[in-house]
Amino acid sequence: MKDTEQDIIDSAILIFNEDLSAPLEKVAEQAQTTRRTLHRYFKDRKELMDSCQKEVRKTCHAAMLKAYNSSDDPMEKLERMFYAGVDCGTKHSFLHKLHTMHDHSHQAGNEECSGYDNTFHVWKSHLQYLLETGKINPVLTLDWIHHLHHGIVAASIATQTARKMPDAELKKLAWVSFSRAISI
Amino acid sequence: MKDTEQDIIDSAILIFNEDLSAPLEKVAEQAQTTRRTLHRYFKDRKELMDSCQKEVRKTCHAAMLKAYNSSDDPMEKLERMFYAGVDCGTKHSFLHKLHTMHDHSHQAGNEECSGYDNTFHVWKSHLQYLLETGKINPVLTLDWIHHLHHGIVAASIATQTARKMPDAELKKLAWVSFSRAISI
DNA sequence: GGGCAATGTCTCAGATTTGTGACATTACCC
DNA sequence: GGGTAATGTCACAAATCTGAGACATTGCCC
Repeated sequence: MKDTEQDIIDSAILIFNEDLSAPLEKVAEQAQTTRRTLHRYFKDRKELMDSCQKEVRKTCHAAMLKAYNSSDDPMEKLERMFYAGVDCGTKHSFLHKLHTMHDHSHQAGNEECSGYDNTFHVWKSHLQYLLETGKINPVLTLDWIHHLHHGIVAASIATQTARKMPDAELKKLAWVSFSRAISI
Repeated sequence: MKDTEQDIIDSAILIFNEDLSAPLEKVAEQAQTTRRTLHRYFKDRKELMDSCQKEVRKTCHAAMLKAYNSSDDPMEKLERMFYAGVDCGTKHSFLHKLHTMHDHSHQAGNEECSGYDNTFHVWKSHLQYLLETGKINPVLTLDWIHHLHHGIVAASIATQTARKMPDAELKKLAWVSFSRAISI
């Protein structure tokens, strides 16, 4: 019981995250299928890329929202959202990468961009709240903490893929680091 | 007074860091020159890539060593090395990326890999020392802190390129975050 | 201005990547 | 077994990328 289309999308996210212009052969290989099959599901590179964008936005957005609503304690909300980021793994990184690329000019008018902004709106407004209520080091800016969040999530994923330790333990470690980094 | 060869290498590092398989046209464009000129300095893609690797290793290695020797205080050594990482910017990220890629099998036998290991050997052994002497949260592992270091440096660079604040101020902020993240 | 080195323009052949058609193979349901 | 949907194999043309030759242009030193 396997979903080829989903496998291809997941593989593409994995590959494109490391190498945006990688040949589609690599994606097919990662998905353990052939380029021919890939093209049966996606007309061309652009369509595949669009599906990837949609996928990462959908997944991350849902995970963020769920995490946000999973607790009443403000700091715990942040913790859950942090774990959500790690759980989304490569998708989380890819989404962020696409919108912080050197040539990418971020604009609210673009649908992709507003989707991205929307995904992290919950996180950002909550962080703004934590800053205002003095739960977080006021020296730090919202933008810095946002990048920091992504940086530490990326570090978690890198450590995971290197299989240095169990996922649950690592997540906890990463959260310890992040929470201390932004604490008063 | 400009050094075309160096411009091309720097541009290549910038481009390849984001898109490893980007066409050489993009690199030339970034260097404000043409593909033809690029090929006058570098026989082919491989040769350019090799030059990039050599460049990042050389630059980062020198910066790390200099930072390490610029202070006697153990914690200050770490701080200086952190700043060195931020100053090396994209080069630092690129070096790390090349050796933590999904397909890249890291092996000491390879010259590139031993060069990479060598570059961060100073940092790692110093961190080991800080861990053993109880200057750093003993819950954290060396490998985790290594990835964390790279993650926060990457976040700094991302924030820099977004021009959110002056470099010096940002570096300080980033260090505050990093030092707290690993503190007891 | 003459000479010279560096670079740009135009061109092109070869290599690689891409998208698709035709048909074989496999897996599974009835 | 027959039918069918999904996938694999092979083939191929179009598009793109790559590397290099031929020659024009630019900038600079004397």
